[in-house]
Amino acid sequence: MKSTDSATPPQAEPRKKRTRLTPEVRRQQILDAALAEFNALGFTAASISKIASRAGISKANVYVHFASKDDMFETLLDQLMTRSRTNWSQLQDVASVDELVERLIDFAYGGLTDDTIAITRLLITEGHRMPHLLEKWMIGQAKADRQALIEGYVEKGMVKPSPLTEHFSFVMAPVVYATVAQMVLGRDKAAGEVEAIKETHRKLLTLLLTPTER
Amino acid sequence: MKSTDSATPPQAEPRKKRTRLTPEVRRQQILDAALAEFNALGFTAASISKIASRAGISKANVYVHFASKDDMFETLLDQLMTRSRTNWSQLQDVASVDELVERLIDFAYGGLTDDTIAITRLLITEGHRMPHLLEKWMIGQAKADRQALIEGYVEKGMVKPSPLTEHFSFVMAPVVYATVAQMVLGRDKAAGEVEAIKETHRKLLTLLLTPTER
Amino acid sequence: MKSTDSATPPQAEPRKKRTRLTPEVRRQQILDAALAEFNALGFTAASISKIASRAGISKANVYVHFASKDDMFETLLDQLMTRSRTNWSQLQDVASVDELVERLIDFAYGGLTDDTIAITRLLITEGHRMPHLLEKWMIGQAKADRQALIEGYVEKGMVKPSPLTEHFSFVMAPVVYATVAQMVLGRDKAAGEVEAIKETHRKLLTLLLTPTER
Amino acid sequence: MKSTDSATPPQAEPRKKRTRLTPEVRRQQILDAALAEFNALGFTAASISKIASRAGISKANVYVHFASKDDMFETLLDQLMTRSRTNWSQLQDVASVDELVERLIDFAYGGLTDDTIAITRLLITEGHRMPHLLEKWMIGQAKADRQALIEGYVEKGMVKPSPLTEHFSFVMAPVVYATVAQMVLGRDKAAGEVEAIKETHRKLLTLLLTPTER
DNA sequence: CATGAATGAGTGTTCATTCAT
DNA sequence: TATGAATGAACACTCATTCAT
Repeated sequence: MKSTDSATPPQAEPRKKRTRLTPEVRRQQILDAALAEFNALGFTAASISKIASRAGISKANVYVHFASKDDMFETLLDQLMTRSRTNWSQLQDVASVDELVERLIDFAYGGLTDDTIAITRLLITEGHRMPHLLEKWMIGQAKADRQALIEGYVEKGMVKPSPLTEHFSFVMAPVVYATVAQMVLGRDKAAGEVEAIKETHRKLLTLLLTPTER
Repeated sequence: MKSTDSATPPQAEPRKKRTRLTPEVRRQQILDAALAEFNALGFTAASISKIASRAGISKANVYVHFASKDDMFETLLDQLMTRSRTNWSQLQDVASVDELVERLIDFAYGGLTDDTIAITRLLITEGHRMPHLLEKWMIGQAKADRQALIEGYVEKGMVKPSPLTEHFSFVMAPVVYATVAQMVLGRDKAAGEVEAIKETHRKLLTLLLTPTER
Repeated sequence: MKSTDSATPPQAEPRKKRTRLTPEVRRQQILDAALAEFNALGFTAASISKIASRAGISKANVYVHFASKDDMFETLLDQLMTRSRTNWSQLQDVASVDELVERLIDFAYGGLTDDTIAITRLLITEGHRMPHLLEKWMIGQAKADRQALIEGYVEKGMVKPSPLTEHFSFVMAPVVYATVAQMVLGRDKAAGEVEAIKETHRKLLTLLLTPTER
Repeated sequence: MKSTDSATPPQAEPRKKRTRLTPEVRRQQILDAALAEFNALGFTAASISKIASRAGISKANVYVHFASKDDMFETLLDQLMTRSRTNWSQLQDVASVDELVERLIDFAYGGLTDDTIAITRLLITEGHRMPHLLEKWMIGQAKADRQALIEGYVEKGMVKPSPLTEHFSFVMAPVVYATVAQMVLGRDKAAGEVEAIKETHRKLLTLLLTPTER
């Protein structure tokens, strides 16, 4: 609509350069833009148009890198999930219950970043679009790994057996609660509640996991 | 959710009868259809068109009963929240920790109906549309009431004080976790995990709240 | 720029080619179609759908070139008004009353083209949408210019002073009358009346402007 | 234009009584409301809904009295035209040119009421909907009558023959011009121009019709 | 790789009109 | 006569996607 100056195609427009980037870089630019839009508006309400302009490229170019909106979404979710997969291995070699609890609380609540909130929200709101991703995330190997980890400590006698150690994925429940609070209320309004949850969680874990002195 | 299909009159479709109902009945039919659609697709992706046809009426008729999609949504959410307000008063007069835990677990997990799941999902995905409803639901008087309740029992000596009784809204964390699981995985796939969570929750509550024998 | 095949395509509808034109050309095609529709039906009754199909493009494409129906209308009216601004300067250097009258009548009634009719109709029916355009067209500099012109001739003694020369915009009244007649009755039905008006106008102007012999 | 609001408060609306009126009265109430709406918005943009509520009745009741929107419009226009048919008979028995001009100017410009503006606007904007009405209004018997009237005075020697008397419908041109001005600019903004037109018209008529003294 | 022009399908919403009461 | 509920058809507008360059 604007460029009426048809005389000089290659030059004359300082603003919009046709920059050619490697596919990987462009893809990532698009995914970053997509995360922002999807997170703010949800899958349906987010528009390719805004994602493209947020990424600084044309709408059509999006389709050079992704087959469809769905494809883009799936790629994004997969990437996010991989990236934010909690590093349970940190819990592998701890010497005491106190250290275990400390590390657990730290990384669980430290992981409450905007990105994690974003991915959780997307899983909840749009997860039905890609059931296979859901399964990978919620159930699956990770869960079994965690269970094995804690049972190892129980056998070693470092951790007291309890209903909690028997179904250890329960340990993440308060984190999910905090996540939902933050998701619904917003970071600032939820801050107080999240902090209280975290402290309560820490105390209860210590209480429950510490072997009873005899 | 799909039970609407079987709910439709057994008569075949070719007949287009113009059924005339009272506003209250029609409104409720529309709200029921709207709940199903909003819940399955979210606010934006749900279409008036499908809501109307699910309710068995014309699209235009929707606008006879609601001013807009937003109006419909607000009415729906308000109704759902009023309907599903949990009845904590059941916990008022219990004689023992066991009874307290029993009732708590029963109504908390018994409340995991499709309706509750639906309202929670809508709050999470579309709550930003109506901040005032959010506050009413998440924070507010209800929370203070629960805290007062448990502290009463602690003072009576019926319940052992612990980090949990100090911040009692923590008690709902596993329920939220179960809700999210059910929301994301679907009723059937989540059933096992929900049951495990419920049992673990019951055991841990008993463990934590029962006064230590001396 | 390559010459666009502006002639009507030899083949009719079955072929759906996606013709790609420069924005300027498409915009003008749309405006032409819009003029026809607005003129025939008025702003409200004209539909983007019909404008699009008259222009031979899809409805959506209209919105590639115009932001809204209002935008399209404003652009159209502005263009029409610029295009049809009457050229009063032709009256600047005439030698006699007869020549003045001749030229005045010629261009005033010669200007009764379909375009002029169209713009006048749009101004009347939809002018309230754009008050600023109205003022530009009806009142404003043009009027003062005309008055100055005739007073120059009066001072030179070429034209006899009369109530008409004192309020010279009056001279356009019969043209407006003819315009309205044509607008309401249609070109063909109004032809006779317009011709009669024109001749009467010519005679009366000669009569009124020619200085009295002594 | 908006004066209609204050001009016709049909009834106070505290109680919705189901008042039963004679068909004639109801019809007229509807037509009054319709005039206001059609005049303010044009045929297409005017809605039965608003016409009905302005008339203080239900939408459906409109269809008890009129077959369709078109029917309503036609009835309205017909009525308006009959009502506002200028009373040329007042010019039948005048004794002098001055009296003739005086009466002519008085009733022509005195007829520039809101109603007349309304009908003219509707004829221009929506006249194409009912061509037969147009013919009745613009051409037809009235025109011949006027011509006969002025020729009578010419024969009597009271009025000087001129191009104007030969095509006397020309005499209404300035009035049409004034009407259009008022229509487009609004009553207030056009007031100055209308007054100037009227006075110029009066002077020119006197000038043209008064027999030359010998 | 990149894009602007183009489009089919769909959106929420309005409206003249009909029907059952 | 009068009405509120109901609807088909249309509206302006948007969007994910495609195509020619």
